[in-house]
Amino acid sequence: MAGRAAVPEVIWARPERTGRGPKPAYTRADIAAAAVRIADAEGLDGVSMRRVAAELGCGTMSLYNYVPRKEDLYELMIDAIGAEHEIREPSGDWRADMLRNAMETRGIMHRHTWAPRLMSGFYGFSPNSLRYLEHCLDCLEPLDLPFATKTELVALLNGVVTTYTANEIATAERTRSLPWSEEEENAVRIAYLGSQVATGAYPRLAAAFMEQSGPIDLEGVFRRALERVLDAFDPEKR
Amino acid sequence: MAGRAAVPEVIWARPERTGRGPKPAYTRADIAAAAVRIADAEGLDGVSMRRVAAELGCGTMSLYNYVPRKEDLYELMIDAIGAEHEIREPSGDWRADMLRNAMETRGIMHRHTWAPRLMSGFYGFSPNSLRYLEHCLDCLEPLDLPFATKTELVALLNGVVTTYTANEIATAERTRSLPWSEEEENAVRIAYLGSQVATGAYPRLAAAFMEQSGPIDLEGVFRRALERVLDAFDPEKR
DNA sequence: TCCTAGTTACGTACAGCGTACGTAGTGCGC
DNA sequence: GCGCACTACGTACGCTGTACGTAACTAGGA
Repeated sequence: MAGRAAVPEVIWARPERTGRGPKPAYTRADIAAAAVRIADAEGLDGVSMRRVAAELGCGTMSLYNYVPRKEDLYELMIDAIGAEHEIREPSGDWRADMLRNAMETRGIMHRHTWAPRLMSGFYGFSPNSLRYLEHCLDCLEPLDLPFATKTELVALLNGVVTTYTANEIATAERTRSLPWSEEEENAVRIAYLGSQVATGAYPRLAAAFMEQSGPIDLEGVFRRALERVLDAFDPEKR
Repeated sequence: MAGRAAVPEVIWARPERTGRGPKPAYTRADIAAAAVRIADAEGLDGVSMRRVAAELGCGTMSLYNYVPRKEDLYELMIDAIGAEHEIREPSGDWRADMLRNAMETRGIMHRHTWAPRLMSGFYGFSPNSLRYLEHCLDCLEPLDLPFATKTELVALLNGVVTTYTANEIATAERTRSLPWSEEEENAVRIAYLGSQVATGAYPRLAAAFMEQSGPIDLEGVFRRALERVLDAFDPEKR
């Protein structure tokens, strides 16, 4: 009985409510929704236990009855936005379906720009994550590969989506931030990069720098990356 | 003069020291090394401005002369471990070289397990990052593609390395953590996943679950992912 | 039916965080 | 040699996650 952590490792393993005692005033969904609302409006740093409790209208420490650690609150948030995935019947064209899934994930992250920060770094087993994974496997049914490989495809694709979308969001926020205008900001960056490149220490970087003209088409970069990853698993392309 | 942020957006654009006044007692390298030492020993959460200042042997607020924001301290740390990349003459085999680079990055992250948390989420322009990027472009010289595409290759590869290594580290730390043994921990997870799968809501997931036997070979998964990404850019494989 | 054990609710308190601000001392450039 | 830009750093503020203790409540077993 002693020396054991009282709290289960993962929140999804603990039941949402137990029989005894007063009825809980809130559901996990309530709490997740409140946290997501705050994060959307004020950024992830606005999400504190106190702030969420206030949003719900209860005392700070009451929240700990539902969410043993803040980390678990983050898990609830990820699960909550996972519900925004629209699961529809696979078309039979696995590439098209997976591309659609990826673009949808990107859309969700653009709606909740704090999401990549929470997503990158760990693998989720929340109900909606499992649901989404199941759906992906469904879409991949026409593809003749072992399940293990399909899972690897989904993982790789999700990783790329998260990484790239995180970069898009970071770029957008950098652009929108502070007193600088986009032109000035870019000018500062270019000036710095240019000054580095001009030292002659990075000849190939300099060449790449010269070659590029105009702003980068981030969505294009994203789509190309997706296509490449899909190519890598496509038997017809090998 | 008014209404402008006094601090440059990126720390690399501000010179390390200016002529006037007393000589700074520490270099950026000193500070970065101290922070890295703490993070290696006590984890990233151990890295606070106070703690780093103490490690250096100066007052907390003195640190702010060198590092305007904590975020910049993180940048210094990333740059510092970037120095561990061993830049060697390209062999002429771009695939082998890039594979080596990727494995080396993975090694660095395994030595500094806090690194993925800092790396995922933004694009660095630190001196050592530029040096590494230049080196990658050097390795890719034999590959007949425009620079823009090569840069995309490097970015995609780096993203995959970070994502996968982060997952490896998270898995390892989960295993090593708390009073549970690895067997118990896995048992708990499997039991939870199994219980979900047993609901019948995830038939394909269940099939994937059944198909797999024994522990996952994470390094194998990683290497296969790398090969696939490289394939996707290899003209001879298309 | 009542009792009690397991819950919920939540106020207080603590240690720690990033950092704004003010002051004192130092040494280069004019 | 003067002044100013810089370094150094103590104090203080508002914030964080959360341990702990107490009071109210209710479902299950006797």
